[in-house]
Amino acid sequence: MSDTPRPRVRFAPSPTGYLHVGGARTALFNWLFARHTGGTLILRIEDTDFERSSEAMVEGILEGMRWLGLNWDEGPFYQSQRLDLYRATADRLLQSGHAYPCFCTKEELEQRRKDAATAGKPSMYDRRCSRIAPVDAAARRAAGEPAAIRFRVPEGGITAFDDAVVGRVEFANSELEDFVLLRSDGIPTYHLSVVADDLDMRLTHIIRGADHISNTPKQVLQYQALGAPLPIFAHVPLILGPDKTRLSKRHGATSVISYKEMGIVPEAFRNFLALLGWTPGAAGKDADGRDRELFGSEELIQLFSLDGISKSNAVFDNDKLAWFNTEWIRRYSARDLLPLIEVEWKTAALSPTRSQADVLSAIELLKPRARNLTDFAVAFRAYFSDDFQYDSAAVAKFLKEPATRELLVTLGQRYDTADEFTEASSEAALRSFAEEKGLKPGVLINGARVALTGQAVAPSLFAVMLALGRERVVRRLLAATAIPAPVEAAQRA
RNA sequence: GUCCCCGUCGUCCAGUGGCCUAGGACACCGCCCUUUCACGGCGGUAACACGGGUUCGAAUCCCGUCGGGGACGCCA
Repeated sequence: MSDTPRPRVRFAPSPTGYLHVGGARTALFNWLFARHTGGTLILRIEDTDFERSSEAMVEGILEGMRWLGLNWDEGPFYQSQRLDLYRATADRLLQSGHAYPCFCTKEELEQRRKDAATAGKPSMYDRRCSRIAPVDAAARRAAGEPAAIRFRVPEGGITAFDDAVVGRVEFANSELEDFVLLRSDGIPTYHLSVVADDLDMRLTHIIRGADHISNTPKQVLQYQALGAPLPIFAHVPLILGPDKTRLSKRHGATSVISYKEMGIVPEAFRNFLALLGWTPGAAGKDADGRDRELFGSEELIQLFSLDGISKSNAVFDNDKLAWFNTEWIRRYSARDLLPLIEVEWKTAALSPTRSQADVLSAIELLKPRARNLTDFAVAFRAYFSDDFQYDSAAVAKFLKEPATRELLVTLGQRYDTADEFTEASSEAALRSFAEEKGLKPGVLINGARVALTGQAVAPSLFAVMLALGRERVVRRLLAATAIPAPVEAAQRA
């Protein structure tokens, strides 16, 4: 009989830095949950810390979300523009006796904390202002004395909630301090603004990082004081670096956008992130019981559920990300890949002189071997430009012998005058030439590969020749004797 | 230090009392394919943190220890 309300969830970053990996995954999970359930995703910017928040950071976060393809339904709402709501909420708490003004100054509190630390005592607020008679407190405030508003935590008992990921979590109220709701300048703290907003925005599920678990009882207490039902909390385990500490700048790239810049394709990053701390369970296995793992956004949406979220923290594994990236690049059509590659070319100051059809077929050929998008501008440069470098190690391995180079020049001459130039004809020509000279074809094949592409690694040589075109092939083979000799270090390697 | 959470191969996960001589994926190592490198195919190394219980039976339940992480702000 109950028409269950459509879920309403939110992603609520604070704009004090770019969208980082952990935040991105929180956003992704909220998005997947909203899309799976037909619910609503709200974007809320938690910018009540004016010191550290900036509009540039907001733009950085939005850019990261757009890159990952995470769209939202309502917002962005800015907490800095909703101060009235928080003050009104604080007032309600004050009126009902669940909160009280505190006249202690920041300096006094800091000093007391310091003293407690040296004495080896817990540094909780001693609640001295909670004992001030309400009339006296009102008088002092009326006289203009600055005061913060603190929540009055019950003396005894426990505060608990049922988390969708970790289960029931309980805190003794004696462990909770009378936290500040409103600073003395009238700006709310996080504790107040989240609850006021989550309530006002009628959120049904709070999906966020596990680092918020210990904040949750403070929020639960406010829900109870305001007579509001609790949302469902789902605390997602944290993402760790290889050393198992919380992922941070120390571990290298933490901003989502830096992965874009490293040549990661968004599908790969999203797929990787989704599987970090979540599994689709049996639905993610194929008929043989193997993990499938390669999921597009539609499939992720279809498969996602809160109970697939694991309880333990997960280590960010760059190798696995790289694997997802190669797999997703292979799944792209050359046409869809082109715009992404063009970005790489632009940063590498490369502008292909070839026709678009040639470019597309070269991309098609190279795609299976690409680890990331930057490969198309660096390792694969010779396919798109005549201005490329010869890999020293490759030259050392296959073009060390002057005789080999001479043969390649002759081969180039033959291609130049051949009747036709197809994959089959170029192969036949090379093989018969090798036979004439009493050589293994491999010597010429390997040498030609380096002369043509500058690399030891490439697709099938004759496919490469076709992709390059006869004119280029001939020109590069004729120039084989001019290829710089390998440097010493490369020779040793 | 106090409180909270977590603890299966190097990593991500499967596993909810017998199907587990613990399964998959990534990584790694062999072999095959092969003109290189990938891809693909086949195979391999590798884990239930430890100690007590409960039970006919424990990776699975309980307790303790140890280990890791998180939170302890008029930051979010």
